[in-house]
Amino acid sequence: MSSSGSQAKAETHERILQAALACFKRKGYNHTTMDDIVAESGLSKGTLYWHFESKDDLLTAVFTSTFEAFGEDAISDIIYHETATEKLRAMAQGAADFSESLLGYFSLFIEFWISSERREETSHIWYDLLEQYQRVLAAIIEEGIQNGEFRPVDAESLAWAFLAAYDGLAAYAEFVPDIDLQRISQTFVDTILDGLQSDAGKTKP
Amino acid sequence: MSSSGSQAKAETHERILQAALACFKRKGYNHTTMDDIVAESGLSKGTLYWHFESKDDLLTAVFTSTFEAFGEDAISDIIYHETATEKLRAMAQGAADFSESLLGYFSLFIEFWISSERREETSHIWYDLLEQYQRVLAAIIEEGIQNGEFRPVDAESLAWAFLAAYDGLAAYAEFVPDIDLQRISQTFVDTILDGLQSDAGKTKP
Amino acid sequence: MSSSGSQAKAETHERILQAALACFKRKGYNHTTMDDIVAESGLSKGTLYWHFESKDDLLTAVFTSTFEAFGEDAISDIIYHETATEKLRAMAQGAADFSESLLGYFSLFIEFWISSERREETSHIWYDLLEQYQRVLAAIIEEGIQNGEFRPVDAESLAWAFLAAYDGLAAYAEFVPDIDLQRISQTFVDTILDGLQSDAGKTKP
Amino acid sequence: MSSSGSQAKAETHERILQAALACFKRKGYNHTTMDDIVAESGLSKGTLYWHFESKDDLLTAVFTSTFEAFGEDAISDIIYHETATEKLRAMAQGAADFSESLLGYFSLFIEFWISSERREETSHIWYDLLEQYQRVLAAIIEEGIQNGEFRPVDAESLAWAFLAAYDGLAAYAEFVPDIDLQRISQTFVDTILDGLQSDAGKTKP
DNA sequence: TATGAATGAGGTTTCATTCAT
DNA sequence: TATGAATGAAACCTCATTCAT
Repeated sequence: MSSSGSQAKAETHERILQAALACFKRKGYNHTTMDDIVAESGLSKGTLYWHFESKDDLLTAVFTSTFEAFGEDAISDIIYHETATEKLRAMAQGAADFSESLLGYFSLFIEFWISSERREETSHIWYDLLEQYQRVLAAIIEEGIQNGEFRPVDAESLAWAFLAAYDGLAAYAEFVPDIDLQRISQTFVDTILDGLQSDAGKTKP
Repeated sequence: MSSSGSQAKAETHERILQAALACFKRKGYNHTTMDDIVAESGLSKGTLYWHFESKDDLLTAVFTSTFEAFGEDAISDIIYHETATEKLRAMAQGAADFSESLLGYFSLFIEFWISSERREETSHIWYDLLEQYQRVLAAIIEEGIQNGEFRPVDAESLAWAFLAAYDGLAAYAEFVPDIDLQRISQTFVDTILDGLQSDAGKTKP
Repeated sequence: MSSSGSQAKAETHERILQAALACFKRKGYNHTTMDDIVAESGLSKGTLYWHFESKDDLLTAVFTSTFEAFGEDAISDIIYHETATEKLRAMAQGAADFSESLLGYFSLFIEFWISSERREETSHIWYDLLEQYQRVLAAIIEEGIQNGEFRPVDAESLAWAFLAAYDGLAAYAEFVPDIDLQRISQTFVDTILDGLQSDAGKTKP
Repeated sequence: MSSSGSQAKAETHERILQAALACFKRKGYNHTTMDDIVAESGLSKGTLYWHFESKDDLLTAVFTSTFEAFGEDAISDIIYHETATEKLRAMAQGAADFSESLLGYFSLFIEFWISSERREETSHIWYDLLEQYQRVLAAIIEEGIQNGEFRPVDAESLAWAFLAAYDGLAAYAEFVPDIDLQRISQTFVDTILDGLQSDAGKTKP
């Protein structure tokens, strides 16, 4: 007898999140007022505060739920590939897709980080996420080095740079018109792979 | 109230800018109040508004004056190098230094872009700046291809990815502890150059 | 949902009253929210409103039920005493005990009077109660004067002052640490009785 | 050049206090809103918060400034009297006048105590004030005992009861119509003095 | 130029009460 | 009877901006 009740609650919860996300995307976090979300959701202000403790809490929930929807199985496909080269390509494709899908959300995420009253905490969330990807990437490169696919490099460092490129591109997409992420990604990963596969260790000064 | 009036004015101006910068870096733009800046500067509220029209105006001024200090002759050194390889390395070094010096200012710049009531306008400033660098980079790569230093690649795309990596790293530096930008940059540019110099055109699928 | 429905109802009723009393004593009426009472009682908000019309109604009910428990037979013992002196002592003892038992409830009663939307009405309840005691006291003093135990005084006035002292002490008990009401009462009633029994009518200016 | 400015500030300060007091007396503390005080004072809400940190702070200031106006030289006159009897009479007169002048403020003071978020702190203010008076009273009685005016009693206890009577009467005055504080005080102090001066120590059981 | 008191629109949050289930 | 999600008026407070001195 309570199932329909708690389902209704979950629906309202979701409705608020979506209304908030819509407002945040439209006006940014700081310029969105609780009244905006009230108007967008068609609910009452009391209901917002029944479901979320504060505006900051709502922001965090929007961020978390939105972010969870992204890049969930970005990594999961990788296991299906055999060579490190193929795995790296798969990662690149995943990252490119991710960056592309981020369009419109990027500034929201940045603002989330900047505006949150728990900036440190938010930094941690991001760092944890980043580090996870960075470790997978570094492991792939390491694997390639081990099995002779790649020449020896500082896998850790290259992994950071690799990831950074995709996040940078996601940002650029917000204000560079007609940027072609897929093509850029293609060129980028080709060049990196060529570099890794070259037998020239003599490039360094 | 005497001879050096305009000099005193300039000093006050500067004092306000520095106080505002300190506050913005500490608390972000939105969380900084005019009273914070009053307290930080030791001046009065009226004086702030005598020198700057509004809080947004002050942000713009802080942004502009701070930004001017950055990356002034990042590009200028390049002409002293002869080969495209050396030029690319110089660009990488300049970008790494720039990203490193951005530490602490990065979120402010982002917030400037996000919070500004003239978001479109700001986007343009950034786009222009970015494009300028991107064109220089693409030209260098193009030059390398022309004179046989590099194998043929999509120079435009690679230039974007290259720049994006450094901006991404500048962001990471804000919340990844102990990240070594110089080392990462070194590994990155080495790998890219190896890739560009390799005679393998067979990597592409 | 069965036979003892009305008993269960009475139990819930009582449970709410006790939870409300606990909250009121802890935080005062105004600072107590219905949610506090919900938490304290372990019941639901709807149930509270099923049993009581409003927060004010609940306060009235708490006040009434609590007040009924106090000073029920404070006066009733008096008839067992023969002399006015003994009767006055008995009244003093009753008043002292009452004041002592009031500890912790005093501010609640005051707040009930102050916060009630029916302040006038509440004033009457209290006035009636007070006057009742005052009349009994005055009658005792009058009786003492009649039968020669006491010298002539303004019985009405003395009765007011006498009662006032005990109410004042009840208040003091709330914020004067280690006040000994019994001892104070003893000294007080002794002095008053000495004054009443003295044959000196020459003290007045 | 700043004297007129700071004088104007003090005037505004005072104006707010008086407006707040008027509102509090009319509606009680809890039912008074900042908007009420805005309307009553003719000032703006910002000005209220420029002068006082919070509603609670304003309440405290109103309380303090109002209380200071009361009973300032209630004690000071005492030194002009020679005998303990005369001093006690003077105290009684001062207390009666004080209680009388408290009419209309009493419930406000009580509400201040009850509603304050710093109830403990407020208790201290009152306790300190009370204890001060109690000590003076006890000293007078002690003095009377020493010089033979009074018979030996527990001066401490009697002082508490004496004070309590006047505070109780101040409360009664709020809801007992036509109570004659001066007359009651007269009868009360006469009886107490008679009791103190009587040579009968045999009253105790 | 400089000051700081004054302004008030607008923001977040609270909480007594209602009502569908 | 009981539940707890939903309501919304109303409260407190903030803060960019103005202006008399």
